[in-house]
Amino acid sequence: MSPTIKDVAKKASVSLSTVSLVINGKSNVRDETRKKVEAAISDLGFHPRRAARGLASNKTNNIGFILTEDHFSRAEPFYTKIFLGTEFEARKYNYYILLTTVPKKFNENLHLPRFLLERNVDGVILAGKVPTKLIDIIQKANLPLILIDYSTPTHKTSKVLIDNHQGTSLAVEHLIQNGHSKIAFIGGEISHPSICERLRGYEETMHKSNLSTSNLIFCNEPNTDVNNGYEATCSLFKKGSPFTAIVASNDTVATGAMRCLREKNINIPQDVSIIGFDDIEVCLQVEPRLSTIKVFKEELGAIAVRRAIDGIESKTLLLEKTIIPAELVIRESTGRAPNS
Amino acid sequence: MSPTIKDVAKKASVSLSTVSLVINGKSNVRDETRKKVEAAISDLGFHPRRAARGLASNKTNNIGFILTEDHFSRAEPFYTKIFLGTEFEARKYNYYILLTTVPKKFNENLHLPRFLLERNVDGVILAGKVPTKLIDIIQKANLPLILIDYSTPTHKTSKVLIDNHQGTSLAVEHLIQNGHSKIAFIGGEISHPSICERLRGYEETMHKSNLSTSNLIFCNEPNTDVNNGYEATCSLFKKGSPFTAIVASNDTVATGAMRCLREKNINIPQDVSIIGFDDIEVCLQVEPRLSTIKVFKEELGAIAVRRAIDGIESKTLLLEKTIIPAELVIRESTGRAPNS
DNA sequence: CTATATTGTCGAAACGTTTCGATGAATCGC
DNA sequence: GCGATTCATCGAAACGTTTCGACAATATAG
Repeated sequence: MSPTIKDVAKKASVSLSTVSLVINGKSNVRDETRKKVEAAISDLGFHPRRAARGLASNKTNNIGFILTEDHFSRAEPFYTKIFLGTEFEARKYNYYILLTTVPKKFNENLHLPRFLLERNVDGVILAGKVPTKLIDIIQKANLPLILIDYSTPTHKTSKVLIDNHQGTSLAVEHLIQNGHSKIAFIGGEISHPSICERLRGYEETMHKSNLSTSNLIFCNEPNTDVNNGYEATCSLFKKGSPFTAIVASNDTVATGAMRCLREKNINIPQDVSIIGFDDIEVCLQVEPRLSTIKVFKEELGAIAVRRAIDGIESKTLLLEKTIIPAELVIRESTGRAPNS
Repeated sequence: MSPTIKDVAKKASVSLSTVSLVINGKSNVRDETRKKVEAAISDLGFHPRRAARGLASNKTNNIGFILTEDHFSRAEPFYTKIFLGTEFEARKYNYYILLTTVPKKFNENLHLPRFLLERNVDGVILAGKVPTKLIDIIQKANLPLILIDYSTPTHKTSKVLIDNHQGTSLAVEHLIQNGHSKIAFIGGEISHPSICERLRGYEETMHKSNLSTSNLIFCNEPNTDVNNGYEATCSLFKKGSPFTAIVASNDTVATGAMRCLREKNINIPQDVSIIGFDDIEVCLQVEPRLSTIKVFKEELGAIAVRRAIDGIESKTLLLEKTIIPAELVIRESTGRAPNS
């Protein structure tokens, strides 16, 4: 068996408690004693056992990360990146992330994440739209809770948000500067607060410049994916006003739109400019490369982890709202409006 | 505080041990007693604490998942999918996956995953090319170990592999059936066993059909990504033989190749057919949609988890080698050879 | 030079389970 | 109907830490 704190104590001729004090960097240990203990620890190659620590200190050093199944199971690179951000940040602080998903139609008796039941996390991060019932339960359990890219009017929680509104503003302004005035907005489920804000950012910026949006918005789609982008663009052609540019509710939607444009032999960006949102890998892989609004996905995750750890270690649940600005990335899919 | 096993015992008027026996579904509990205990458990909403269980039973119900930083940090959708596969499968069996990465240049004193030091996993899964020193250490710790998409001649371990050889065979045969005979292979670092096998599958199938591969192989790239695909294809044009089809070492490489072809105004698939490997999302997002060899990524992860759990629960380390066949997926990027 | 505060160390209890060996009750074979 | 098995339950020890209160030794104040 691997050495225990007892072996260390014996080897350093001190008591168990003293070894524990050294391990945990507590004060009130004479320098000489500390050195002696540290020597014994490294001699024996001792590492405290997580399970034992957990039991004694009532701390797991795990953070739970929950999203809904549909956000993760079809490998949305968006949430995957956020998860990676949490993973890397957590490691710096000696935490692990326990990932799990819950169904959209959440039943608290069937679907409660096991790590909550087993008290196997010190705090929880929720990403994307998530059942409100779940939020209630976590708050009732008195666990520090951070929301990423979601917020509800009825719950007081810390949250880390994308500046969606500013994001589509940037997109629209970029297009206006390039001489566009007939700019459409497509794709996405409006019930997701983020998509909704993206639409609002588009609308407000258009109106601020006295541009009409009528028959240029096609977005109440069931999802926010490549097919919805394709369909919404088809509708735009069938039922919409003429346009020279498209703001897509995210990058995947934008690739769907590009497919539709290509089928109609419309050149990007000569005939129609298109801009996405999120900045996932695919932007670089399509032709032409997609201009977009960059979301700092790993950052979102990393900040959420830091907030969670703050909450865990301070024991006072402070409510912070962090808004991460988005950034315009100009590539090849946006250009001057035709005849301008 | 939440109820403990003690509260349950009191409520059901039995001893602690009996409750434990019921929880763990051990035999030798009278049906009547079992019912009584179960009632008490659900009345109180009792759930055993992971940390306490872990300490007493020396079992964590965690499985460690390790890959090298470069495989994960630039969010390769390939490994992400494998990870997801492990995640979902693990959940079915009441395990969690603890994910971590190690640098390519691995130093056992600096980079040893924390979950190994803290004995916080019952088994380990390694994915992709991984430092052999790490394999040694895990085996010495006597932990069940499963390799995914990697194997070394010097280590005896269980592994779950892709049939890379058969994969590129399928690709080449598909092209030959379409009248191609000048078929190139591009991109990828040969030092990765999987890439190497893909090359070998290509070569053997070409030779079996008496087709030459000379000046048609451009693949000793430093990495296996979009730029390497671009560069390799440029080289193919500059220094290679004429060709009408390309087998890329993976999908990302294929998108790089497509970019190069497009720059030269070469039509896909009319002038040149191209086929990738892996079947990641991007295949559906590029234009034309990419034909590829599909790898069952989630399956790889899921099988590795089952193997790991087998190893954990049987305590006898059986060595199994599972090879998952790949599958041809024909989309729009491959077609008849010109003038055939 | 006391009385008091501070510092460094320690022993023991606690955390919430599992598991082993013991025990008494019920069943079996003959 | 009696010893030998098997069954159901239990008490107690064990897992490896943290933490609390006690205590002696030392520093500080008056």
